Amino acid sequence: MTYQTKQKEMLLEYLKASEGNHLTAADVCEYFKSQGLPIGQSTVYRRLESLVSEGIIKKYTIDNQASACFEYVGEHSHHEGCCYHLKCEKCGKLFHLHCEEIEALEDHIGKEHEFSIDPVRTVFYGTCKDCNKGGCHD
Amino acid sequence: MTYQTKQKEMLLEYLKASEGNHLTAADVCEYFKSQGLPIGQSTVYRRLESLVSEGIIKKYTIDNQASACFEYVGEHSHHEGCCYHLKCEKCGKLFHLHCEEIEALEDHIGKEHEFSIDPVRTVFYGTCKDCNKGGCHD
DNA sequence: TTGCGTGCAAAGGTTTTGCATGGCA
DNA sequence: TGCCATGCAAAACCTTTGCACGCAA
Repeated sequence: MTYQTKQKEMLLEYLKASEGNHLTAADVCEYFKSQGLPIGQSTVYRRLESLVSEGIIKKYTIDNQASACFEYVGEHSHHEGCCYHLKCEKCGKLFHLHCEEIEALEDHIGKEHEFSIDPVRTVFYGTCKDCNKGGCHD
Repeated sequence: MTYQTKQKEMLLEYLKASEGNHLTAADVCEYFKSQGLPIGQSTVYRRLESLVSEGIIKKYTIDNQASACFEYVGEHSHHEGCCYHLKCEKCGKLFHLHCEEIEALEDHIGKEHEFSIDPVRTVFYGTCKDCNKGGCHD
């Protein structure tokens, strides 16, 4: 049995509105505090953790980042090929990547190399468009 | 200017000997302590961090694991034609991947998404053949 | 009313930092 | 002899846990 509470509702709404961004637990806490509707940090962690296990949000860690990031991925998980990340080594920006080609590669590696890729954990490192132009110094 | 110290040397030697395994800072500390040649933990962290920035070892985090893992990836720096890595999150094994499909993807991402992938730094995380069979428990 | 959810505070674990000392060049 | 590297301890962080109270059903 689970109860519907105001905190659960607010949290999910915020995460949904932030789709496409990655948030840390601290970000979430700060947001609600700034709204004058603080949610206890233990509640935030507990709720986040259960949403992860329900598959509604994803949890991941990026190198050089101390705390975990969470990201809304939807309440009805579409097909698995969700979202990969591209991380720029120069400016540190994180980009999202959805494309058929990568799903094809995922499939190829699964079949030919017998390795199941975990899209959530996999990050492509490299240099983004702006930094390739030499103009980015973040 | 940097000095060559016994700690640096021992640490690098140990990491190199552990190629293919993932080690936490705590693992490293324990190892040297068990050898009767303890290295202070702050030194371990500092040294590990600088090796990461030199590209000699790689740092990453596995889901559900509190502490970061480090892994030797070689002192051979960036040279073309090198391969991508597949890292099993369950058993920790590291696999090498050479294939046309991934080069095609690299090309695609470069052209269509304007992002230059760095093959050396990019690691695909997932589950290997053996662990997919359910027989692997680290 | 029942018992899950919440919030606070404290605990637990990992990583970083300050500072005096050690040791390489 | 300079000065970087080290080690210890403490601080800083992030996350989890214990417990009493609040609140949905």
